[in-house]
Amino acid sequence: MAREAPSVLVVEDEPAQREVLAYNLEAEGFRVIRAETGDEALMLVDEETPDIVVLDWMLPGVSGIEVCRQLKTRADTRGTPIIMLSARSEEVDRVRGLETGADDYVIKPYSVVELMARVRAQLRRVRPSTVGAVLEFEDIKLDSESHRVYRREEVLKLGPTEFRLLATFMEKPGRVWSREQLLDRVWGRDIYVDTRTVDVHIGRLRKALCQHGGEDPVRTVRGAGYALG
Amino acid sequence: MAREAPSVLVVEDEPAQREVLAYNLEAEGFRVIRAETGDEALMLVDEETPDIVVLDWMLPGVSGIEVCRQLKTRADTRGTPIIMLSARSEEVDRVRGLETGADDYVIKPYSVVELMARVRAQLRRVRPSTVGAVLEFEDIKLDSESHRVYRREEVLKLGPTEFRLLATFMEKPGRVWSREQLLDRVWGRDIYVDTRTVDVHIGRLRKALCQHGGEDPVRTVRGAGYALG
DNA sequence: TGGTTTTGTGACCAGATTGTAACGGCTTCA
DNA sequence: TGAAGCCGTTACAATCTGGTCACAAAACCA
Repeated sequence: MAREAPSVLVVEDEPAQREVLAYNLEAEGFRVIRAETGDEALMLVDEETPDIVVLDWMLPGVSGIEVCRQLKTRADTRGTPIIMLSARSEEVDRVRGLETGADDYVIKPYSVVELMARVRAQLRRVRPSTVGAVLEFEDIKLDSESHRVYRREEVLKLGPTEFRLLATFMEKPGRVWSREQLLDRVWGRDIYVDTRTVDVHIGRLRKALCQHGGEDPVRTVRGAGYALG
Repeated sequence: MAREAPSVLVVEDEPAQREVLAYNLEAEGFRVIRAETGDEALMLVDEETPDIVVLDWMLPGVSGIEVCRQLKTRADTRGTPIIMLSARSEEVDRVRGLETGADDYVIKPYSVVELMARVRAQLRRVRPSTVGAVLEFEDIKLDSESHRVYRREEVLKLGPTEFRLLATFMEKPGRVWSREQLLDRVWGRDIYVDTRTVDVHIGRLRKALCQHGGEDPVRTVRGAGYALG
């Protein structure tokens, strides 16, 4: 089954650079959404829900850092990978130091091949769980389009993090995910969060899944992590 | 718990070069095994079963090329990727190196970053198949992805250490592992535990494997160690 | 056969791992 | 703006696991 092309939001104010990037991404089969300013970027994220954002850190108006921070704070966009572009390596260090939570950093001038590779790497990391499909496991049904989860016809109420956690599990039922892998997938790459937080959210997910009765479908694998079924 | 770090066997007689390489690999999270000569390399491949070999072309004694040829001839080591290092840049050598069966070929002086990238590339190429695979031996089935062990359709219950122990055995059924090798593999390199601990865990593994009946598949090799089958 | 070495295993306790309630800080939404 | 909801951390309890020891059993050797 052919999959819809992943969409990339390119945020870059310098037209030449933006077009080179867009050209190459389109040549690789991505759908490209362009933004010139931070405000525009934030608006387009809402409207178009891109699969990944490539973000220049120097922007007129709302800076790239601020865009990144906002996106990584909002629960509904936190899972979208962000690749930050900056002109010098010291800047990368600074940007990192600000704990903006970007998933990857690339120094300009960058090799186009390398950037493509990084875009693909980030998509590989998160995409499967965000694909607009209906995942099913036993009596659980997860509709990533409408962001709804059903268990035996009943709609379950669960928060954004629990949702992504469950989506990750349902992508490969039975597979054991380590706490680190889950943090990487569900929370994001450069985010510092205690691994015990995963346990707490697993507990919340369990409670949510059993709110209308039924067995706990989440399996703890001691010393390894968690799995669905 | 973090996934087991991939191990790299570095074969290089020049101490400075060997340590630079080892330092960088360790910084990247790999476990490094060092060898100075071809003979030593061949021995360590048996003992440590590294995930990948980085091999200098010019070695005292058995040459790099010869080591490569031997490893690529033997059935049990053929799958291990080999990256050859050489000071010479002539096309001829490159061809000869690849003909011998090396999986990649890097010319000295090399960029460390590039070499790391190639190491990772080779591991990506082979690792998924061995890590995600379902190992089988007689009526025992071990699924590393779901962390489950079956014996004749029944799910076996075994702790983390027993699981790793069994996984090690099933990687190479029939192979005899010394207590030291098992400690190294299952417990970790720089951990001090009595070798008798291995015996105790072998006992626990045996009990776990027979919890639903069946023969004991673990063989004791007096004075040497243990093996599966 | 008797003595020696090696291996098997039950029991025990220390420490690690996990489940979960509670809390304070933020964000979101009406 | 206030209330409700969500998040990450922490602390504590319950549970499980791992390493050691001691002694029994088995294998080996002369």
